[in-house]
Amino acid sequence: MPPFAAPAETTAAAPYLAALNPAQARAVEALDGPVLVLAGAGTGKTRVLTTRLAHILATRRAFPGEVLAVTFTNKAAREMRERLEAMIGAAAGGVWLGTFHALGARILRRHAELVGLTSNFTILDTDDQLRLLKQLVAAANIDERRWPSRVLLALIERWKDRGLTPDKVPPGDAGDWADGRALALYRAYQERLATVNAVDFGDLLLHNLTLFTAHADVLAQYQQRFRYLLVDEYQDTNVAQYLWLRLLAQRHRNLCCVGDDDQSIYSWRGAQVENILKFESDFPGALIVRLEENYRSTPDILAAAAGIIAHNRGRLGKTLWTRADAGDSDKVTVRGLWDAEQEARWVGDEIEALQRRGHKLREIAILVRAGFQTREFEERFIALALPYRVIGGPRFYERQEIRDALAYLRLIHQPADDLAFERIVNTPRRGIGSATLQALHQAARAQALPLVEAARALIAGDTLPRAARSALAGFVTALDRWRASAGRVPHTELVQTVLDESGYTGMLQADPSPDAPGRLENLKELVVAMAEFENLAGFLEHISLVMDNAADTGGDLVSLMTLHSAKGLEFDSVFLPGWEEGLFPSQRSINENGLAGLEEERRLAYVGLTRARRRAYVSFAANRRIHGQWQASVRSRFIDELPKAHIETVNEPGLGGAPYRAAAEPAAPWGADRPLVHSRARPPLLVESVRPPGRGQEVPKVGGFRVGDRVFHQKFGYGTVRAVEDNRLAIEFEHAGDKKVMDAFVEHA
DNA sequence: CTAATATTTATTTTT
DNA sequence: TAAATATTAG
Repeated sequence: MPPFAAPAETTAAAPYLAALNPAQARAVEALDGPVLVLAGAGTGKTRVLTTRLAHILATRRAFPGEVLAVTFTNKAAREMRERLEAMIGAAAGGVWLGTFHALGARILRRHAELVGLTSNFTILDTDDQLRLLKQLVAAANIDERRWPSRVLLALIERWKDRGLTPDKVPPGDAGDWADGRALALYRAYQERLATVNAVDFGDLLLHNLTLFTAHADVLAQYQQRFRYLLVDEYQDTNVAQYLWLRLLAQRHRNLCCVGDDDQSIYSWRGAQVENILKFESDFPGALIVRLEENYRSTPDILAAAAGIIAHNRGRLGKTLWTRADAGDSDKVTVRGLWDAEQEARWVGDEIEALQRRGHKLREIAILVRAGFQTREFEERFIALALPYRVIGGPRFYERQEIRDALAYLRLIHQPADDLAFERIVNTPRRGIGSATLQALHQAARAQALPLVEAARALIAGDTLPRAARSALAGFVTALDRWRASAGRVPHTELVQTVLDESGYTGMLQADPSPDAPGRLENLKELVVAMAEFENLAGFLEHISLVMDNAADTGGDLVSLMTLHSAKGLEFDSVFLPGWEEGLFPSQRSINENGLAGLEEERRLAYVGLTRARRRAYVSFAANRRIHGQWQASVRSRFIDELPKAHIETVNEPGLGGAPYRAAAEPAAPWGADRPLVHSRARPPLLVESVRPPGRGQEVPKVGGFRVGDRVFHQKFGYGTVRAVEDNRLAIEFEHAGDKKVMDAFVEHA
């Protein structure tokens, strides 16, 4: 029974409910039992989540501390907390609201001892994980070149995504990495993490699962506590997160998941769309609510997005509609350009035109498939003096100097943090090289000690050269001194002391490289950031779990980002460049995952289009330089999937682009009945001719060109055909070098 | 131990 | 092409 049963009238009279449409209201008011809210793009998902949360608390169905609300990003969590505070005030603070990882960490810190950790465990980032794995791979005598650690790391992460500890990995699942030794290394990796009292991101949930299954009393405590559970972006949950939720929701069964199967774009991170598809069978008696009224985009944009996504199979199916006036709607602009430079030029011109018509730059975004595409735009925008910002890319705390500073702090906070130790024993240089480090490792392993303790032992002994011994002694003494003062002085003061006394600041000051001053600036910024926290532990937690990319500075800038990082955002005008086969949909995605990969690319297209409120511009280039090589490109099949009635094609003559054709494939090649496995076996697009084309040699004449022909290309000038396949030619140009182009773009010289 | 040189390899990255 | 990484020479 809820603590305070509310009379039904309270529910009906609640003012916040009046602002909802019928479907939203149903999703908010269905408080008993499991609920799945299928929320299409722009249908007021966040409003439903926060209102439901407020409703639960306002009707006194639960205390704030009895509600668990999970998001994927810190940003989403922050937004939800702010909106909740606006609705119900300070009580919002008591709700268990956060990312899966933050909540997992919160629970894990409370019960760390039960899974063999202490509560001050370190949360490793990718860099640390990789360094650790590299050591293990080297120790196992595995050739790093043949079996890269990063591949192993990906394997381990996928196992963790599935909730699999080493002993749970099915025998057939070991994979062929280093002849099936991946599993043994996974085990070694976990052991190593335990000895250094560290966890990685995956562990935050994995250890929770272990904890819950091994300690029924702990599980029961949380099951009892969480009367209501809310989950955002349910389509992106992986198996581990699913299991975690299922365990926690078991007692009260008041689980409300919100998601959109059409926006699932993280399967490569272990997300299982299946979780949302099978919700009904997982939680029998679940209420399914569809949010289909779109408040964001114009009818043309919605129709274009719908036209594309309709090509996917296995959807739960939603039809977005809008009350917006169709007469006040611009069609989606589709434009073919000569190359990426022209594309950037065109986008720049359009943006300037929008700007002249009074549009704000912050309401304009360029969404690309891959990071490298931003370069062309940046160059153009710099030339135009058009203010822009690139969202994504390396984060503040991933910078070298920040990570170094953090390593010092981590080591002070948690002496067993060997990874932190290794990172900074010799930064700045204090004469502790790989030989000394090797000796340290050996001693540490022999006596099962952390590296710092091994260092103490070696300083006392006489196995090390005198110079190395005194260098180590100096370092360890300093470390002890800092640790001793950590309790007395405020943590902001501590960093200053550490950076100065360690010689780190001095090292940067003496560094003549142009980015040294910037690094010093960053360190100052770090100190400022630290001031907002009570203590070192809180700060370190924030850094590893919460610190996200540079926040919105509020300036009027065009946003440049990948389609992935655009999820959840919206803009008046959205540019979607690079819609070319191979790039978008990404060839790699199709090769590796066949039909499923293609469909995920299509969802990405859907996400991109639905970011736009009023205007969307799709473009593609006939030629693109990839890895320094010019490639002729074929316009994306997605362009042909856009419904003609809702697009306006404005092409320069001859740049309509070659349409995507499923060459040598039966009709409907990505159709309902066949996986795209054959695309893996498809021959390379171009076969280089083995020998130089000699006269009299029998060369098949394809598309009017043959090997040895002298040709002219508008951009590259004169050249000689070196290889022919279908309508593609490899040409050795006199000035532009070797290029691969389509026959349509060259003529006989 | 550092610096110069060779080699390799290229999506997406909420935490 | 260009950045990141590995190797080798000093």
